[in-house]
Amino acid sequence: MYAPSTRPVVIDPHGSANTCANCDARAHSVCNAVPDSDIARLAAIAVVTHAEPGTTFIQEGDPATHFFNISAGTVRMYKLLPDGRRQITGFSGVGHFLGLAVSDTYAFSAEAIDHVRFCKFSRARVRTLLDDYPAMEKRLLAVASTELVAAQDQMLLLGRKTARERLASFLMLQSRQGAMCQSFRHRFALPMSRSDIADYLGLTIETVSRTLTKLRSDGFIEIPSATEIAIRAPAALESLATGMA
Amino acid sequence: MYAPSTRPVVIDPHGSANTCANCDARAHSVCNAVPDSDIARLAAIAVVTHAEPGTTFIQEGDPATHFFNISAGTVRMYKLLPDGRRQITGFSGVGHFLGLAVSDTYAFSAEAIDHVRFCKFSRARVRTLLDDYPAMEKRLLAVASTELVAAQDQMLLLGRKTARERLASFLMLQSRQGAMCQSFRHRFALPMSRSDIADYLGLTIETVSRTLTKLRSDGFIEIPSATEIAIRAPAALESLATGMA
DNA sequence: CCAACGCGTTGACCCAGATCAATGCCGACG
DNA sequence: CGTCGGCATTGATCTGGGTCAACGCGTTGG
Repeated sequence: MYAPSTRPVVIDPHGSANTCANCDARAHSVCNAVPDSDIARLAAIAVVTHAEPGTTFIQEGDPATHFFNISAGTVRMYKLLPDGRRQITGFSGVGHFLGLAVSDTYAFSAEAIDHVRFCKFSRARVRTLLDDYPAMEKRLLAVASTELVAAQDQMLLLGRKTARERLASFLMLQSRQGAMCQSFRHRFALPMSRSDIADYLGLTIETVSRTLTKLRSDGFIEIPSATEIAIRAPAALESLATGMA
Repeated sequence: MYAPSTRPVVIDPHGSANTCANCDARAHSVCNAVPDSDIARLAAIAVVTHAEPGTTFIQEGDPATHFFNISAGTVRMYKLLPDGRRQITGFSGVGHFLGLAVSDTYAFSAEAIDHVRFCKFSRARVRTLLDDYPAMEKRLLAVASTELVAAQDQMLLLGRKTARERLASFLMLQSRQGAMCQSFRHRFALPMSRSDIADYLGLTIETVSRTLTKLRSDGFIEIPSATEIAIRAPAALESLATGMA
Protein backbone atom coordinates (compact mmCIF):
# COMPACT_ATOMS: atom_id res chain seq x y z
CA MET A 1 0.00 0.00 0.00
CA TYR A 2 2.89 2.40 0.67
CA ALA A 3 5.50 3.52 -1.79
CA PRO A 4 8.59 2.99 0.32
CA SER A 5 11.10 5.68 -0.62
CA THR A 6 11.70 9.38 -0.40
CA ARG A 7 14.69 10.98 -2.02
CA PRO A 8 16.79 13.08 0.37
CA VAL A 9 18.81 15.81 -1.25
CA VAL A 10 22.29 16.47 0.04
CA ILE A 11 22.75 20.13 0.73
CA ASP A 12 25.87 21.73 -0.74
CA PRO A 13 27.72 22.74 2.45
CA HIS A 14 28.95 25.99 0.87
CA GLY A 15 25.51 26.97 -0.37
CA SER A 16 23.51 25.92 2.68
CA ALA A 17 23.00 29.41 4.07
CA ASN A 18 20.98 30.16 0.97
CA THR A 19 18.72 27.15 1.38
CA CYS A 20 16.46 28.99 3.78
CA ALA A 21 17.31 32.55 2.74
CA ASN A 22 15.93 31.91 -0.73
CA CYS A 23 13.12 29.56 0.26
CA ASP A 24 9.94 30.76 -1.42
CA ALA A 25 7.88 29.12 1.28
CA ARG A 26 9.55 31.04 4.10
CA ALA A 27 7.28 34.06 3.86
CA HIS A 28 4.26 31.82 4.57
CA SER A 29 5.82 29.67 7.24
CA VAL A 30 7.03 29.51 10.80
CA CYS A 31 10.57 29.90 9.51
CA ASN A 32 10.23 33.65 9.17
CA ALA A 33 10.27 33.91 12.97
CA VAL A 34 14.03 33.55 12.58
CA PRO A 35 15.51 36.90 11.53
CA ASP A 36 17.48 37.22 8.28
CA SER A 37 20.70 37.63 10.20
CA ASP A 38 20.35 34.18 11.76
CA ILE A 39 18.83 32.35 8.86
CA ALA A 40 22.00 30.31 8.44
CA ARG A 41 21.31 28.59 11.75
CA LEU A 42 17.99 27.43 10.41
CA ALA A 43 19.52 26.29 7.13
CA ALA A 44 22.13 24.33 9.07
CA ILE A 45 19.54 21.98 10.53
CA ALA A 46 17.21 21.81 7.51
CA VAL A 47 17.33 18.81 5.20
CA VAL A 48 15.61 19.47 1.90
CA THR A 49 13.80 16.36 0.66
CA HIS A 50 11.63 15.46 -2.31
CA ALA A 51 8.78 12.95 -2.31
CA GLU A 52 7.20 11.41 -5.41
CA PRO A 53 3.40 11.16 -5.73
CA GLY A 54 2.03 8.46 -3.44
CA THR A 55 5.03 8.37 -1.13
CA THR A 56 4.29 8.08 2.59
CA PHE A 57 6.82 10.22 4.46
CA ILE A 58 5.12 10.28 7.86
CA GLN A 59 3.72 7.04 9.24
CA GLU A 60 1.16 7.12 12.06
CA GLY A 61 2.61 5.51 15.17
CA ASP A 62 6.27 5.87 14.15
CA PRO A 63 8.60 7.72 16.55
CA ALA A 64 8.14 11.45 15.95
CA THR A 65 11.71 12.46 15.13
CA HIS A 66 11.20 15.40 12.76
CA PHE A 67 9.20 18.47 11.92
CA PHE A 68 8.35 19.19 8.29
CA ASN A 69 7.77 22.34 6.35
CA ILE A 70 6.25 21.98 2.88
CA SER A 71 7.89 24.16 0.23
CA ALA A 72 6.21 22.75 -2.91
CA GLY A 73 3.37 20.41 -3.79
CA THR A 74 0.40 19.08 -1.80
CA VAL A 75 0.25 16.54 0.98
CA ARG A 76 -2.61 14.51 2.49
CA MET A 77 -2.65 13.68 6.21
CA TYR A 78 -4.79 10.74 7.24
CA LYS A 79 -5.65 8.13 9.82
CA LEU A 80 -6.63 4.54 9.07
CA LEU A 81 -8.84 2.00 10.82
CA PRO A 82 -7.53 -1.60 10.88
CA ASP A 83 -9.92 -2.66 8.09
CA GLY A 84 -8.68 0.08 5.76
CA ARG A 85 -11.31 2.78 6.30
CA ARG A 86 -9.47 6.07 5.88
CA GLN A 87 -10.14 9.56 7.20
CA ILE A 88 -8.13 12.36 5.64
CA THR A 89 -7.70 14.98 8.36
CA GLY A 90 -6.38 17.67 6.06
CA PHE A 91 -4.37 18.71 3.03
CA SER A 92 -1.15 20.72 3.34
CA GLY A 93 0.39 22.98 0.73
CA VAL A 94 3.25 25.45 0.46
CA GLY A 95 4.27 26.95 3.79
CA HIS A 96 2.38 24.45 5.92
CA PHE A 97 4.00 23.00 8.97
CA LEU A 98 3.63 19.32 9.96
CA GLY A 99 4.57 17.16 12.88
CA LEU A 100 3.32 18.96 15.98
CA ALA A 101 2.72 16.35 18.66
CA VAL A 102 3.30 16.16 22.38
CA SER A 103 3.47 12.44 22.20
CA ASP A 104 6.65 10.81 20.93
CA THR A 105 4.88 9.18 17.99
CA TYR A 106 3.13 10.72 14.99
CA ALA A 107 -0.65 10.83 15.33
CA PHE A 108 -1.27 10.59 11.57
CA SER A 109 0.35 9.51 8.32
CA ALA A 110 1.25 11.89 5.50
CA GLU A 111 1.60 11.16 1.79
CA ALA A 112 2.66 13.23 -1.18
CA ILE A 113 -0.23 13.81 -3.61
CA ASP A 114 1.93 15.31 -6.35
CA HIS A 115 5.66 16.03 -6.42
CA VAL A 116 6.40 17.47 -3.00
CA ARG A 117 9.43 19.30 -1.68
CA PHE A 118 9.82 19.81 2.05
CA CYS A 119 12.36 20.67 4.74
CA LYS A 120 12.95 18.17 7.52
CA PHE A 121 14.06 19.45 10.92
CA SER A 122 15.21 17.19 13.73
CA ARG A 123 12.94 17.76 16.73
CA ALA A 124 15.85 17.79 19.15
CA ARG A 125 17.61 20.52 17.19
CA VAL A 126 14.47 22.56 16.77
CA ARG A 127 13.96 22.42 20.50
CA THR A 128 17.31 24.12 21.10
CA LEU A 129 16.49 26.71 18.43
CA LEU A 130 13.19 27.47 20.16
CA ASP A 131 15.01 28.58 23.29
CA ASP A 132 16.78 31.28 21.28
CA TYR A 133 13.77 32.37 19.26
CA PRO A 134 10.70 32.66 21.46
CA ALA A 135 8.99 34.28 18.48
CA MET A 136 9.17 30.90 16.76
CA GLU A 137 7.46 29.24 19.69
CA LYS A 138 4.70 31.84 19.45
CA ARG A 139 4.39 31.06 15.75
CA LEU A 140 4.05 27.37 16.50
CA LEU A 141 1.31 28.12 19.01
CA ALA A 142 -0.42 30.26 16.40
CA VAL A 143 -0.13 27.43 13.85
CA ALA A 144 -1.55 24.93 16.33
CA SER A 145 -4.42 27.26 17.26
CA THR A 146 -5.29 27.86 13.61
CA GLU A 147 -5.32 24.14 12.92
CA LEU A 148 -7.48 23.58 15.97
CA VAL A 149 -10.07 26.01 14.65
CA ALA A 150 -9.96 24.27 11.26
CA ALA A 151 -10.36 20.90 12.98
CA GLN A 152 -13.44 22.15 14.83
CA ASP A 153 -14.97 23.37 11.57
CA GLN A 154 -14.28 19.96 10.09
CA MET A 155 -15.99 18.25 13.04
CA LEU A 156 -19.10 20.35 12.39
CA LEU A 157 -18.90 19.35 8.73
CA LEU A 158 -18.43 15.62 9.42
CA GLY A 159 -20.97 15.43 12.22
CA ARG A 160 -23.79 17.62 10.97
CA LYS A 161 -23.59 18.72 7.34
CA THR A 162 -25.26 17.05 4.34
CA ALA A 163 -23.24 15.78 1.38
CA ARG A 164 -24.19 18.88 -0.61
CA GLU A 165 -23.08 21.19 2.20
CA ARG A 166 -19.83 19.26 2.62
CA LEU A 167 -18.91 19.64 -1.04
CA ALA A 168 -19.83 23.33 -0.99
CA SER A 169 -17.64 23.84 2.11
CA PHE A 170 -14.79 21.94 0.51
CA LEU A 171 -14.94 23.89 -2.74
CA MET A 172 -15.05 27.26 -0.96
CA LEU A 173 -12.09 26.19 1.18
CA GLN A 174 -10.10 25.11 -1.87
CA SER A 175 -10.95 28.32 -3.67
CA ARG A 176 -9.28 30.23 -0.82
CA GLN A 177 -6.16 28.04 -0.77
CA GLY A 178 -3.13 30.02 -1.87
CA ALA A 179 -5.24 33.08 -2.63
CA MET A 180 -4.48 36.33 -0.85
CA CYS A 181 -6.19 36.60 2.50
CA GLN A 182 -9.97 37.01 2.40
CA SER A 183 -10.09 36.73 -1.39
CA PHE A 184 -10.76 33.59 -3.40
CA ARG A 185 -10.13 32.21 -6.87
CA HIS A 186 -13.06 31.72 -9.24
CA ARG A 187 -11.25 28.91 -11.00
CA PHE A 188 -8.70 26.48 -9.60
CA ALA A 189 -7.20 23.00 -9.91
CA LEU A 190 -7.89 20.18 -7.45
CA PRO A 191 -4.62 18.30 -6.90
CA MET A 192 -6.40 15.48 -5.04
CA SER A 193 -8.48 12.60 -6.45
CA ARG A 194 -12.19 11.95 -5.87
CA SER A 195 -11.16 9.24 -3.46
CA ASP A 196 -9.16 11.78 -1.42
CA ILE A 197 -12.07 14.21 -1.41
CA ALA A 198 -14.43 11.44 -0.29
CA ASP A 199 -12.15 10.37 2.56
CA TYR A 200 -11.73 14.00 3.61
CA LEU A 201 -15.49 14.67 3.67
CA GLY A 202 -16.58 11.35 5.18
CA LEU A 203 -18.40 10.28 1.97
CA THR A 204 -17.87 7.77 -0.87
CA ILE A 205 -16.43 8.60 -4.29
CA GLU A 206 -19.82 7.95 -5.87
CA THR A 207 -21.54 10.49 -3.64
CA VAL A 208 -18.79 13.04 -4.30
CA SER A 209 -19.17 12.54 -8.05
CA ARG A 210 -22.97 12.66 -8.02
CA THR A 211 -23.04 15.72 -5.76
CA LEU A 212 -20.56 17.64 -7.92
CA THR A 213 -22.67 16.81 -10.98
CA LYS A 214 -25.75 18.09 -9.16
CA LEU A 215 -24.01 21.30 -8.09
CA ARG A 216 -23.06 21.85 -11.73
CA SER A 217 -26.56 21.21 -13.07
CA ASP A 218 -27.88 23.58 -10.39
CA GLY A 219 -25.61 26.30 -11.74
CA PHE A 220 -23.30 26.68 -8.72
CA ILE A 221 -20.12 25.50 -10.45
CA GLU A 222 -18.54 24.42 -13.72
CA ILE A 223 -16.30 21.38 -14.10
CA PRO A 224 -13.97 22.07 -17.06
CA SER A 225 -12.11 18.84 -16.31
CA ALA A 226 -12.11 16.27 -13.53
CA THR A 227 -9.31 18.16 -11.77
CA GLU A 228 -10.57 21.69 -12.33
CA ILE A 229 -13.41 23.67 -10.83
CA ALA A 230 -14.87 27.06 -11.68
CA ILE A 231 -17.24 28.70 -9.24
CA ARG A 232 -20.19 30.42 -10.91
CA ALA A 233 -22.13 31.51 -7.84
CA PRO A 234 -19.72 32.11 -4.95
CA ALA A 235 -22.24 33.74 -2.65
CA ALA A 236 -24.82 30.99 -3.13
CA LEU A 237 -22.18 28.30 -2.67
CA GLU A 238 -20.99 29.99 0.51
CA SER A 239 -24.55 30.08 1.89
CA LEU A 240 -24.89 26.41 1.10
CA ALA A 241 -21.54 25.69 2.80
CA THR A 242 -22.60 27.43 6.01
CA GLY A 243 -25.94 25.63 6.11
CA MET A 244 -28.09 28.62 5.14
CA ALA A 245 -29.99 26.76 2.42
CA MET B 1 -32.06 29.24 24.17
CA TYR B 2 -29.28 30.60 26.34
CA ALA B 3 -29.39 31.24 30.05
CA PRO B 4 -27.96 34.74 30.19
CA SER B 5 -25.97 35.12 33.36
CA THR B 6 -22.83 33.94 35.08
CA ARG B 7 -22.03 34.86 38.63
CA PRO B 8 -18.60 36.44 39.07
CA VAL B 9 -17.08 36.09 42.49
CA VAL B 10 -15.17 39.01 43.92
CA ILE B 11 -11.83 37.89 45.21
CA ASP B 12 -10.92 38.93 48.73
CA PRO B 13 -7.91 41.18 48.09
CA HIS B 14 -6.13 39.95 51.21
CA GLY B 15 -6.67 36.32 50.38
CA SER B 16 -5.97 36.49 46.65
CA ALA B 17 -2.52 34.97 46.76
CA ASN B 18 -4.16 31.80 48.00
CA THR B 19 -6.64 31.65 45.17
CA CYS B 20 -4.16 29.95 42.88
CA ALA B 21 -1.85 28.52 45.51
CA ASN B 22 -4.66 26.36 46.85
CA CYS B 23 -6.40 25.67 43.56
CA ASP B 24 -7.01 21.95 43.31
CA ALA B 25 -7.03 22.20 39.52
CA ARG B 26 -3.57 23.70 39.33
CA ALA B 27 -1.73 20.38 39.34
CA HIS B 28 -3.57 19.37 36.16
CA SER B 29 -3.39 22.70 34.37
CA VAL B 30 -1.17 25.15 32.56
CA CYS B 31 -1.05 27.21 35.75
CA ASN B 32 1.63 25.01 37.28
CA ALA B 33 4.11 26.44 34.77
CA VAL B 34 4.23 29.40 37.14
CA PRO B 35 6.47 28.54 40.11
CA ASP B 36 5.12 28.61 43.68
CA SER B 37 7.12 31.72 44.44
CA ASP B 38 5.31 33.71 41.76
CA ILE B 39 1.89 32.22 42.13
CA ALA B 40 0.59 35.52 43.51
CA ARG B 41 1.10 37.12 40.10
CA LEU B 42 -1.17 34.54 38.58
CA ALA B 43 -3.76 34.98 41.32
CA ALA B 44 -3.68 38.74 40.74
CA ILE B 45 -5.07 38.43 37.25
CA ALA B 46 -7.42 35.48 37.87
CA VAL B 47 -11.13 36.10 38.33
CA VAL B 48 -12.88 33.11 39.86
CA THR B 49 -16.36 32.69 38.41
CA HIS B 50 -19.23 30.23 38.81
CA ALA B 51 -21.68 29.20 36.10
CA GLU B 52 -25.02 27.48 36.69
CA PRO B 53 -26.05 24.48 34.57
CA GLY B 54 -27.01 25.59 31.06
CA THR B 55 -25.20 28.92 31.20
CA THR B 56 -23.32 29.96 28.07
CA PHE B 57 -20.10 31.66 29.12
CA ILE B 58 -18.32 31.67 25.77
CA GLN B 59 -20.28 32.66 22.70
CA GLU B 60 -18.96 31.76 19.25
CA GLY B 61 -18.09 34.89 17.30
CA ASP B 62 -17.80 37.18 20.34
CA PRO B 63 -14.53 39.08 20.80
CA ALA B 64 -12.04 36.70 22.43
CA THR B 65 -11.13 38.69 25.54
CA HIS B 66 -10.35 35.94 28.06
CA PHE B 67 -8.79 32.58 28.67
CA PHE B 68 -10.54 30.11 30.96
CA ASN B 69 -9.32 27.39 33.24
CA ILE B 70 -11.93 24.98 34.58
CA SER B 71 -11.55 24.18 38.28
CA ALA B 72 -14.80 22.28 38.90
CA GLY B 73 -17.64 20.81 36.87
CA THR B 74 -17.99 19.91 33.21
CA VAL B 75 -18.37 22.12 30.16
CA ARG B 76 -19.53 21.44 26.61
CA MET B 77 -17.97 23.29 23.66
CA TYR B 78 -20.02 23.42 20.48
CA LYS B 79 -20.67 25.02 17.14
CA LEU B 80 -24.10 25.66 15.64
CA LEU B 81 -25.42 25.85 12.08
CA PRO B 82 -27.99 28.60 11.39
CA ASP B 83 -30.88 26.12 11.47
CA GLY B 84 -29.91 24.85 14.92
CA ARG B 85 -27.96 21.72 14.07
CA ARG B 86 -25.30 21.42 16.77
CA GLN B 87 -21.89 19.76 16.85
CA ILE B 88 -20.28 19.38 20.24
CA THR B 89 -16.52 19.58 19.67
CA GLY B 90 -15.58 18.40 23.12
CA PHE B 91 -16.23 18.28 26.84
CA SER B 92 -13.91 19.97 29.34
CA GLY B 93 -13.44 19.07 32.98
CA VAL B 94 -11.17 20.02 35.87
CA GLY B 95 -7.84 21.46 34.77
CA HIS B 96 -8.84 22.00 31.15
CA PHE B 97 -7.88 25.19 29.42
CA LEU B 98 -10.23 27.03 27.05
CA GLY B 99 -10.03 29.96 24.71
CA LEU B 100 -6.97 29.35 22.54
CA ALA B 101 -7.49 31.20 19.27
CA VAL B 102 -5.33 33.23 16.98
CA SER B 103 -8.34 35.07 15.69
CA ASP B 104 -9.81 37.83 17.83
CA THR B 105 -13.15 36.05 18.16
CA TYR B 106 -14.05 32.74 19.81
CA ALA B 107 -14.41 29.87 17.36
CA PHE B 108 -16.94 28.00 19.50
CA SER B 109 -19.47 28.46 22.30
CA ALA B 110 -19.11 26.92 25.75
CA GLU B 111 -21.86 26.05 28.25
CA ALA B 112 -21.83 24.72 31.77
CA ILE B 113 -23.32 21.21 31.97
CA ASP B 114 -23.42 21.10 35.78
CA HIS B 115 -22.25 23.65 38.34
CA VAL B 116 -18.96 24.92 36.98
CA ARG B 117 -16.21 26.95 38.59
CA PHE B 118 -13.51 28.49 36.43
CA CYS B 119 -10.80 31.14 36.42
CA LYS B 120 -11.01 33.91 33.84
CA PHE B 121 -7.78 35.52 32.66
CA SER B 122 -7.67 38.62 30.49
CA ARG B 123 -5.82 37.75 27.28
CA ALA B 124 -3.83 40.97 27.37
CA ARG B 125 -2.59 40.26 30.88
CA VAL B 126 -1.79 36.67 30.10
CA ARG B 127 0.26 37.85 27.14
CA THR B 128 2.50 39.90 29.43
CA LEU B 129 2.78 36.95 31.83
CA LEU B 130 3.85 34.69 28.97
CA ASP B 131 6.92 36.83 28.31
CA ASP B 132 8.12 36.13 31.86
CA TYR B 133 7.22 32.44 31.89
CA PRO B 134 8.29 30.79 28.65
CA ALA B 135 7.47 27.48 30.32
CA MET B 136 3.83 28.54 30.28
CA GLU B 137 4.00 29.18 26.55
CA LYS B 138 5.41 25.68 26.10
CA ARG B 139 2.53 24.32 28.18
CA LEU B 140 0.04 26.13 25.97
CA LEU B 141 1.68 24.63 22.90
CA ALA B 142 1.49 21.20 24.52
CA VAL B 143 -2.19 21.76 25.33
CA ALA B 144 -2.92 22.84 21.76
CA SER B 145 -1.04 19.84 20.34
CA THR B 146 -2.89 17.43 22.60
CA GLU B 147 -6.23 18.89 21.57
CA LEU B 148 -5.21 18.69 17.94
CA VAL B 149 -4.54 14.98 18.29
CA ALA B 150 -7.91 14.53 20.01
CA ALA B 151 -9.59 16.51 17.22
CA GLN B 152 -8.03 14.24 14.60
CA ASP B 153 -9.28 11.17 16.45
CA GLN B 154 -12.73 12.73 16.52
CA MET B 155 -12.60 13.40 12.76
CA LEU B 156 -11.87 9.70 12.21
CA LEU B 157 -14.81 8.86 14.47
CA LEU B 158 -17.24 11.27 12.78
CA GLY B 159 -16.14 10.49 9.24
CA ARG B 160 -15.66 6.75 9.29
CA LYS B 161 -16.95 4.93 12.38
CA THR B 162 -20.32 3.21 12.82
CA ALA B 163 -22.74 4.23 15.58
CA ARG B 164 -21.66 1.21 17.64
CA GLU B 165 -17.97 2.09 17.25
CA ARG B 166 -18.69 5.73 18.13
CA LEU B 167 -20.41 4.80 21.39
CA ALA B 168 -17.64 2.35 22.26
CA SER B 169 -15.02 5.06 21.62
CA PHE B 170 -16.97 7.57 23.67
CA LEU B 171 -17.40 5.22 26.63
CA MET B 172 -13.73 4.24 26.66
CA LEU B 173 -12.78 7.93 26.52
CA GLN B 174 -15.10 8.79 29.40
CA SER B 175 -13.79 5.88 31.43
CA ARG B 176 -10.32 7.41 31.19
CA GLN B 177 -11.46 10.93 32.14
CA GLY B 178 -10.01 11.93 35.48
CA ALA B 179 -8.44 8.50 35.98
CA MET B 180 -4.71 8.25 36.52
CA CYS B 181 -2.80 8.12 33.25
CA GLN B 182 -3.20 4.91 31.24
CA SER B 183 -5.69 3.46 33.69
CA PHE B 184 -9.47 3.62 33.46
CA ARG B 185 -12.50 3.40 35.67
CA HIS B 186 -14.82 0.42 35.41
CA ARG B 187 -17.73 2.46 36.59
CA PHE B 188 -18.40 6.17 36.15
CA ALA B 189 -21.06 8.87 35.88
CA LEU B 190 -21.92 10.66 32.65
CA PRO B 191 -22.51 14.32 33.45
CA MET B 192 -23.92 15.01 29.97
CA SER B 193 -27.38 14.18 28.58
CA ARG B 194 -28.17 11.80 25.70
CA SER B 195 -28.67 14.87 23.55
CA ASP B 196 -25.12 16.04 24.32
CA ILE B 197 -23.72 12.61 23.55
CA ALA B 198 -25.62 12.53 20.26
CA ASP B 199 -24.37 15.96 19.21
CA TYR B 200 -20.82 14.97 20.17
CA LEU B 201 -20.92 11.75 18.16
CA GLY B 202 -22.81 13.06 15.13
CA LEU B 203 -25.87 10.88 15.87
CA THR B 204 -29.43 11.33 17.16
CA ILE B 205 -30.56 10.72 20.74
CA GLU B 206 -32.61 7.73 19.57
CA THR B 207 -29.58 6.07 17.99
CA VAL B 208 -27.51 6.76 21.11
CA SER B 209 -30.19 5.20 23.31
CA ARG B 210 -30.73 2.17 21.08
CA THR B 211 -27.01 1.55 20.66
CA LEU B 212 -26.37 1.75 24.42
CA THR B 213 -29.20 -0.73 24.98
CA LYS B 214 -27.66 -3.04 22.37
CA LEU B 215 -24.19 -2.78 23.94
CA ARG B 216 -25.76 -3.74 27.26
CA SER B 217 -27.67 -6.71 25.86
CA ASP B 218 -24.44 -7.81 24.14
CA GLY B 219 -22.72 -7.84 27.53
CA PHE B 220 -20.23 -5.02 26.95
CA ILE B 221 -21.64 -2.66 29.58
CA GLU B 222 -24.16 -2.21 32.36
CA ILE B 223 -26.40 0.85 32.74
CA PRO B 224 -27.22 1.17 36.47
CA SER B 225 -28.97 4.47 35.77
CA ALA B 226 -29.31 6.80 32.79
CA THR B 227 -26.31 8.78 34.00
CA GLU B 228 -24.11 5.89 35.06
CA ILE B 229 -22.13 3.32 33.09
CA ALA B 230 -20.24 0.23 34.18
CA ILE B 231 -17.91 -1.44 31.72
CA ARG B 232 -18.06 -5.24 31.83
CA ALA B 233 -15.72 -6.06 28.95
CA PRO B 234 -13.12 -3.29 28.61
CA ALA B 235 -10.90 -5.15 26.13
CA ALA B 236 -13.78 -6.05 23.85
CA LEU B 237 -15.17 -2.52 24.04
CA GLU B 238 -11.74 -1.12 23.19
CA SER B 239 -11.46 -3.41 20.14
CA LEU B 240 -14.86 -2.24 19.03
CA ALA B 241 -13.84 1.40 19.54
CA THR B 242 -10.74 1.03 17.38
CA GLY B 243 -12.64 -0.70 14.60
CA MET B 244 -11.24 -4.18 15.19
CA ALA B 245 -14.62 -5.85 15.17
C1' DC C 1 -2.90 0.84 -32.98
C1' DC C 2 -5.38 -1.06 -29.57
C1' DA C 3 -5.61 -3.67 -25.04
C1' DA C 4 -5.47 -2.93 -20.40
C1' DC C 5 -5.79 -0.14 -16.52
C1' DG C 6 -6.96 3.55 -13.47
C1' DC C 7 -10.09 6.99 -12.57
C1' DG C 8 -14.53 9.17 -12.87
C1' DT C 9 -19.45 8.98 -13.87
C1' DT C 10 -23.98 7.04 -13.84
C1' DG C 11 -27.73 3.80 -12.66
C1' DA C 12 -30.31 0.37 -9.64
C1' DC C 13 -30.94 -1.13 -5.28
C1' DC C 14 -30.14 -1.44 -0.22
C1' DC C 15 -29.52 -0.36 4.61
C1' DA C 16 -27.77 2.18 8.86
C1' DG C 17 -29.34 5.53 11.03
C1' DA C 18 -32.85 9.49 10.83
C1' DT C 19 -37.54 10.74 11.58
C1' DC C 20 -41.99 10.41 13.57
C1' DA C 21 -44.67 8.78 17.27
C1' DA C 22 -45.90 6.70 21.66
C1' DT C 23 -44.81 5.31 26.18
C1' DG C 24 -42.13 5.06 30.48
C1' DC C 25 -39.77 7.19 34.32
C1' DC C 26 -38.48 10.03 37.54
C1' DG C 27 -38.09 14.53 40.27
C1' DA C 28 -40.18 19.11 41.18
C1' DC C 29 -43.92 21.44 42.85
C1' DG C 30 -48.64 22.69 44.32
C1' DC D 1 -49.42 12.49 46.96
C1' DG D 2 -51.00 13.40 42.37
C1' DT D 3 -49.79 15.64 38.11
C1' DC D 4 -46.83 17.88 35.15
C1' DG D 5 -42.76 18.46 32.36
C1' DG D 6 -38.34 17.05 30.85
C1' DC D 7 -35.51 13.26 29.77
C1' DA D 8 -34.89 8.41 28.08
C1' DT D 9 -36.48 4.35 25.81
C1' DT D 10 -38.79 1.76 22.31
C1' DG D 11 -41.32 0.88 18.00
C1' DA D 12 -42.65 1.82 13.02
C1' DT D 13 -41.38 3.86 8.95
C1' DC D 14 -38.58 6.59 5.78
C1' DT D 15 -34.49 8.24 3.27
C1' DG D 16 -29.71 10.10 2.27
C1' DG D 17 -26.06 8.22 1.14
C1' DG D 18 -23.76 3.59 0.74
C1' DT D 19 -23.07 -0.56 -2.13
C1' DC D 20 -22.81 -3.04 -6.26
C1' DA D 21 -22.38 -2.92 -11.06
C1' DA D 22 -21.78 -1.15 -15.70
C1' DC D 23 -19.62 1.96 -18.69
C1' DG D 24 -16.82 5.93 -20.62
C1' DC D 25 -12.59 8.05 -21.36
C1' DG D 26 -7.75 9.25 -21.17
C1' DT D 27 -3.08 7.26 -20.84
C1' DT D 28 0.32 3.83 -20.90
C1' DG D 29 2.71 0.35 -22.75
C1' DG D 30 3.16 -3.76 -25.70
